[in-house]
Amino acid sequence: MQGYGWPGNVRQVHNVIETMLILAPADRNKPIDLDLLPAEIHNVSRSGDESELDVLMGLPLRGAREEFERAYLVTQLRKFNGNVSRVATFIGMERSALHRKLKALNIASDYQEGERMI
Amino acid sequence: MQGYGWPGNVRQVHNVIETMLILAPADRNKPIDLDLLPAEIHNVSRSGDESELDVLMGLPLRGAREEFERAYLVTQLRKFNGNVSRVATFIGMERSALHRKLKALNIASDYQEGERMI
DNA sequence: ATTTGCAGCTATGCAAGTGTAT
DNA sequence: AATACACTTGCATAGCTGCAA
Repeated sequence: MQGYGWPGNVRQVHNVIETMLILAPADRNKPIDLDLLPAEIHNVSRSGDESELDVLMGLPLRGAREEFERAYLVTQLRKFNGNVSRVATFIGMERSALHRKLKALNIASDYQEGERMI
Repeated sequence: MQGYGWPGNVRQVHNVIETMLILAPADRNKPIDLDLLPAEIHNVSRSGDESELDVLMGLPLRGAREEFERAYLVTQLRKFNGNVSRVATFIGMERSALHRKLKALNIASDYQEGERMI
């Protein structure tokens, strides 16, 4: 379990452990079967180069969604040289709503060409 | 403009055209400057192999989000051999809510190993 | 596994601002 | 002055999700 990243979601840890406690043998001296762990957490053998999408697949839904939106919006901002209005038009969203979202995701609105992504 | 996919979002088309109409020269005989088009739509030169993420970047927010979630959930279902409960646990979501979501996204819950994604 | 009703939270559109720069 | 854009905020409503059954 230490090999897994547990990407910032307490609830996930809680759920997994709870499940294991329920499925674990009553005898507290017996070891807990590794198969009780979800496959993803179990198989953390390949620690090499994952594609960006693959990384997101390892996150809980909320986090994955958020990271995707962040990447998406940063990309759009770059594409339109930081012009929020044009981004809003292109992605089909209200300008004000977009501002709110950028703030919530902590994305600097003046994302220009040279910036790094994620 | 015909070179662009206009991925299923009427609002986007509407907004872009509206913007062009506003920015276009008053003289209806003059051609409309291509630069009035958002960069993404303008530059559809590279019609080669885009990564999956890149494709999503060309969609309006709603569609991109939806496609991402679809890919995400299908991946999770494959990982857990179609076991909805385990997926729910891993992604930190209520089982019932996940069922609703799968239905809404039209994802068969019995996604197994061999299935194709997107 | 799968649905459904319901209550609460979140996201978003719309409207109406303020501020800055050209 | 006028325009364009950035940014904010209040409000109503639509959508999502947890919980219970």
